[in-house]
Amino acid sequence: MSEVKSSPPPAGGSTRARRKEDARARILAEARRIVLDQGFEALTMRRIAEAAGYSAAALYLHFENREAIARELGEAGMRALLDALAEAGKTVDPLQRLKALGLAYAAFGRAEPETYRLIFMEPGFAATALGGKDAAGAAAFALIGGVFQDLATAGRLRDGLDIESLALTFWIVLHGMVSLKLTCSAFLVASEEDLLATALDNLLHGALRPNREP
Amino acid sequence: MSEVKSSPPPAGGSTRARRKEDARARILAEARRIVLDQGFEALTMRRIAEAAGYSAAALYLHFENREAIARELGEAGMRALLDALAEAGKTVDPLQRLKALGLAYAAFGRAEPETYRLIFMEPGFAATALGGKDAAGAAAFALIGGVFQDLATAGRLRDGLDIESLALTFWIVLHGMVSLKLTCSAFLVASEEDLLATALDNLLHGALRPNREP
DNA sequence: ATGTTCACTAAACATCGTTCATAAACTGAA
DNA sequence: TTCAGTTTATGAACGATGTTTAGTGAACAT
Repeated sequence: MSEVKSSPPPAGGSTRARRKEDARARILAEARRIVLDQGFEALTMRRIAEAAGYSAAALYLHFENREAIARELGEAGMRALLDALAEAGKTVDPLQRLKALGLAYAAFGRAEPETYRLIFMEPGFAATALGGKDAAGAAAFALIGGVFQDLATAGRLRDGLDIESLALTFWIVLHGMVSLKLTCSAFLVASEEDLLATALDNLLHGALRPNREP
Repeated sequence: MSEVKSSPPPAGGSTRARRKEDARARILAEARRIVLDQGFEALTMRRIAEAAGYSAAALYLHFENREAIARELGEAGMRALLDALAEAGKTVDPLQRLKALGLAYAAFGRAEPETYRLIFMEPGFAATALGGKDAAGAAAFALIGGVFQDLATAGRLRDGLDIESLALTFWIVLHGMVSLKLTCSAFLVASEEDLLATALDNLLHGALRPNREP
């Protein structure tokens, strides 16, 4: 197989750790495919192992837990969400950027519902993914905050509004929309585009008729 | 096949169906206590059975599935949520009623997080609970819609706003707030009161400074 | 009294996550 | 090459899960 490997490669990828990393990656890839194809509840150690060409026990040489695999999947999904949001975040005009961010968020939830559920709806994941050392969650949230910061700098916001609270409210709307779409799709018939348009319209311009007298 | 077969004592508690109903109720009560005390994932057939004084197999004489037990629990929770909202819905002033509804919704999520998760965050439950014959979900949603209907009748809404979309947006905000509080409590440090106040303020009055020119 | 239905249990099955003893394969030096 | 030590992988097993099945009394209707 590799008899010429007698010379120890000092700076190159040593086969020992190299193949270990490959195995990890293959396991994760197969796990992701299972979640995407058959849903999160189908993510079984034995299924992952069979798909990756291992026995179930072998997975524990590469991951501590089934939960560790799921967590890694969730973190990768979080990075994917951040990428999608970052792409939309390039829009120059703040209001259009806000809409683009919302659409990208909704699109991610629609494209990878099981990943979204894993990140934000499974108990114990979002807490660590957002609060831990992983900065993807914070970076994604900062993208939203940036919009309102820009609006504030441009003087387009009402007085006395807290930027972080605004960003939080917007995120709440996005998450509420996507997660309800996942669990109550039968009840939530409207498209994400329409829902987002209505929510943004109300959030920005208010639902009440402007009142002359206090 | 069984109409003339037996004329059970209509007014006396016929032991036959009476005790069956008691068993059902006892099973459900114990199941609810387990969910409340130890969380939804601790809801195990053997645990329920032991708590109710049965063997695990006996539960299948009263319920089709573990899922059937959970579904019944979720439907009862939905009725409890409806009751809480109905109480808040007595507020006369529409705007104060909106706030009261939001606070009641948030309070329910805080008081019974596992029930809320069961109803709205577990796959496959909300869809049937809201869309099925169970009218609790629709009634709860109608309470929200009524607020905006009243606001519209009073002429306090901006022109061109769809009432159902408004109600949906408000529900989305409530659900986003409660569910994020459940999964990302470490990240969502603000209290529900503050979150709701901010969201309502923005939703009603808009975040943008009123613009004189189109 | 008798035959039928009902409520229930013990045991078993398949599957789950996880652990353990063990064996094969690779690694680095003598 | 040879040989110890480490790494990598496996099969069997353990406890727990949801669910099914065969069997056992007790209650019921006639």
